[in-house]
Amino acid sequence: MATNSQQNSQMRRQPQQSRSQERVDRILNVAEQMFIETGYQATTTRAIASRAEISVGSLYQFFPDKAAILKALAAKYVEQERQIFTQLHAEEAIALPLSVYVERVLDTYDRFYTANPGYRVVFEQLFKVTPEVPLSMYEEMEVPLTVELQTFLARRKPSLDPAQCELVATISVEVVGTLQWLSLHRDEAFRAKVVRETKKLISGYLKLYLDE
Amino acid sequence: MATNSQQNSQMRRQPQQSRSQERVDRILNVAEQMFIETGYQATTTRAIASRAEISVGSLYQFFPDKAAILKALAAKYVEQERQIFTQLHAEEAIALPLSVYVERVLDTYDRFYTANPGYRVVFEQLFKVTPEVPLSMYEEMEVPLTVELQTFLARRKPSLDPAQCELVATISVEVVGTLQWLSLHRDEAFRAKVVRETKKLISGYLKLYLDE
Amino acid sequence: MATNSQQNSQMRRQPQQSRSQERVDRILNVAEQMFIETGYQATTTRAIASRAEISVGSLYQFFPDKAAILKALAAKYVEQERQIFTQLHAEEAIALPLSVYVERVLDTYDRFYTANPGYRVVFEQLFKVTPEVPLSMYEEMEVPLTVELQTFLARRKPSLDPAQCELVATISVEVVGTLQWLSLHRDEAFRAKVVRETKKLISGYLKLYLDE
Amino acid sequence: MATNSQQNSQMRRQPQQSRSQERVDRILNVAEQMFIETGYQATTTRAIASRAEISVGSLYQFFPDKAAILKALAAKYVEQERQIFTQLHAEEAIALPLSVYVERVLDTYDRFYTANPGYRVVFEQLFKVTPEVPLSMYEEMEVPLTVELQTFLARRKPSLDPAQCELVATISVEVVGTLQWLSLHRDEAFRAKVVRETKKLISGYLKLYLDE
DNA sequence: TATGAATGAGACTTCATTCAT
DNA sequence: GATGAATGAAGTCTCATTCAT
Repeated sequence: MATNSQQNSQMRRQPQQSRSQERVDRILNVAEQMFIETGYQATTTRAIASRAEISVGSLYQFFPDKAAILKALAAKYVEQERQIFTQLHAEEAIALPLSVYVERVLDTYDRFYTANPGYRVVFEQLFKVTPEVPLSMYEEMEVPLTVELQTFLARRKPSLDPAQCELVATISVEVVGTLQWLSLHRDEAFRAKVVRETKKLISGYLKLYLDE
Repeated sequence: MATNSQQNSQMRRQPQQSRSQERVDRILNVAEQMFIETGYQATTTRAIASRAEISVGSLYQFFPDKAAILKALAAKYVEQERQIFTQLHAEEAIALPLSVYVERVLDTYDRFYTANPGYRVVFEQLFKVTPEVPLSMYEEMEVPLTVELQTFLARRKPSLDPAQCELVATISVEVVGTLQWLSLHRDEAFRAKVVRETKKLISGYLKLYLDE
Repeated sequence: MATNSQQNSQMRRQPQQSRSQERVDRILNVAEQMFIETGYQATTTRAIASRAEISVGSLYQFFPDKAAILKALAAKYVEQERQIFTQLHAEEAIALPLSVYVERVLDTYDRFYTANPGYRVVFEQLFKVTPEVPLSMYEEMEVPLTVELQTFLARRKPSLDPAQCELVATISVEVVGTLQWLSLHRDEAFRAKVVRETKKLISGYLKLYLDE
Repeated sequence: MATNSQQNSQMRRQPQQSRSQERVDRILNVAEQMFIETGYQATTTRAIASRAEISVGSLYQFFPDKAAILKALAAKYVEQERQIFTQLHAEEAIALPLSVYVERVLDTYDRFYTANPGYRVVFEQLFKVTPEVPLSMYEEMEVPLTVELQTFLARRKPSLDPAQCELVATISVEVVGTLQWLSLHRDEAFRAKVVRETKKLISGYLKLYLDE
């Protein structure tokens, strides 16, 4: 669950030794967990440090401030998303039966979300905490799945209004995200069931636009 | 938008005079708005009081602490939900065509959400702020729409596994809630489009369980 | 030693009741004292509050941050200086014998400095703490005495190079300030002696430019 | 600008190798510069180390704590002062015309100050940082020039009250120091002008006690 | 009853200093 | 000996809450 390729400009010091890398990972994991459990604001830097079994000072050696942890997590997610979703953009997707396509997309998404459970909280906060630069980041985040779907729809049914494609894609992505989130704190069995339902839900929805 | 029937035990003093009632309403409305805009934590009691044009002291005369405002809002939502959804439980619903039923439910829901835009933020926070008592409240909240749907499904197709009914209802409610939230900050036109899509989405989903 | 006419924009809230005014004065007096004793940086806001027998919170109710106390003191000095030095600008000064003039100026200055012992430390720090706006304030501060002297010299001996007048005035003011500072922590007797010497020193110096 | 004869007890380890000596010198020079620029408190040990191109650890190998750097600088100044001012104590000084004597003293002082620009900041801080031991050091510092002057006065005019001699000497030294400091951040031309004025100022002052 | 000044616990962050490598 | 990551006490400031007026 740790990230090796932190080319992360949010960080004060690039950890080069494995011990530091491990610390950074521990901070990020702990923070992710606590942000999910308690929310960003309610999670104190002290608490993060202590749960990561380091001192506050050490935390601040890697991250200039609390928000930087958020940004680092976001960056990690962007990176992960890129990696995980890359495979989906194969040309042949357009030829797949809808249900297979949806199956594939949602399994990918499930994998991504399982590996990055903080995704939602982090981006929700990022939005509030930084009105500044990371627009690019939001775009990067929103893009992958939404665009993937949008493109898929447009190709499968070129007659569809692009605006409509966008709406459908947006809604689908939002729904998928929520349902993943819904099952975040629940057991594996429930999660599996939700994923199955999500597939049905989305398949059914997209069929409305593609099959007739 | 104000509530008359505050039988709310969260409040320090039952406002009996209209001036107090009006103040409480103003506090709740202001708080709801600010919680949506800035989030619960970032909204200070001082800011609420000042925007409600009263003093902090007065605010604390009605609410023992900040969380009580949250709880009062939640209670207001529960109450509103009960009122708004009551009409749905008419017996004849079972006889309606699915699409008409969904249409009716979602319009109701839309009305509810429009009138209580803070619903989501409030319950999200309530969950964090009070691990204590309000389980009952969550249940009360979840109940109306979820149970409505669950009951509807069970009646329309008695052969369905009750657990499955619950899952489908839960997912539907979650999805509807999210999509309402998605359109909260957008313009009327977008909101209408989202509602329309939501109807299609849910109709399609429920059909999977009812039509065959 | 307290100031009544705080029209001070550094302050968060204009104290209107006498109790508040008294608090502000106490803060300023305590801070002035501690800045002199320990320096600005080493003086903590907590320490100021505690010595002023109020809570930190109260301190921050009047001053947005630590630097604001510095600025408020500076503003107080500017105001005091203006008041105290006004009388010096009488036209007839030019006609006075040099020694009488110097006597008068230095007595005034002594009075000012005795009433505002923090003058030096405060402006020294202000310079570092705020590269921002208060240039006007510096000018206001430096002006009174320096300009007074400069004008005096130019009038008494119009043949003097203005640049030279400025230099002489600057040096004189600097010297006077330092010697006041030198005697700040010493007893009354020493202070009186220093003042007497300062008069001789400055008289002698100015005579070099005026008597021939 | 480096000191060779550090017999300085403030230092943890007597650097015997030239490399260490060079490091210590670099630290002191860098620290002096930064203390002047930013002040003692605002200058971090880390910053000193990094600007001296060594590690913090190394810095702490030579100096037990931050204050020790201050003390070492002070010691360096004492040493320098002793060296530079030694020549002034030649017997014949008493026979010189006052103006020549002042000229000589102030040129010496100018040289000293130019070589040790941190003198003022350092001793100002030393005063605050260590209420403990270094009284001796203050005395040592004050001694050279003050005593020189005091002795000179007493010899030239034995009838003068010794206390008065001391006062005059103290004031003169203070004034000279301040004016040097005043010109520290200014250009060469200004500095020269200030030195010239200082000579006039001091000559005039001393004449009051010697010429009649 | 209404007000808002006062309180102080606690949040974020820095930096002198140590110590394992 | 040299390095710089790690530590944590301490500083500044905020904000929920109380209470005198």
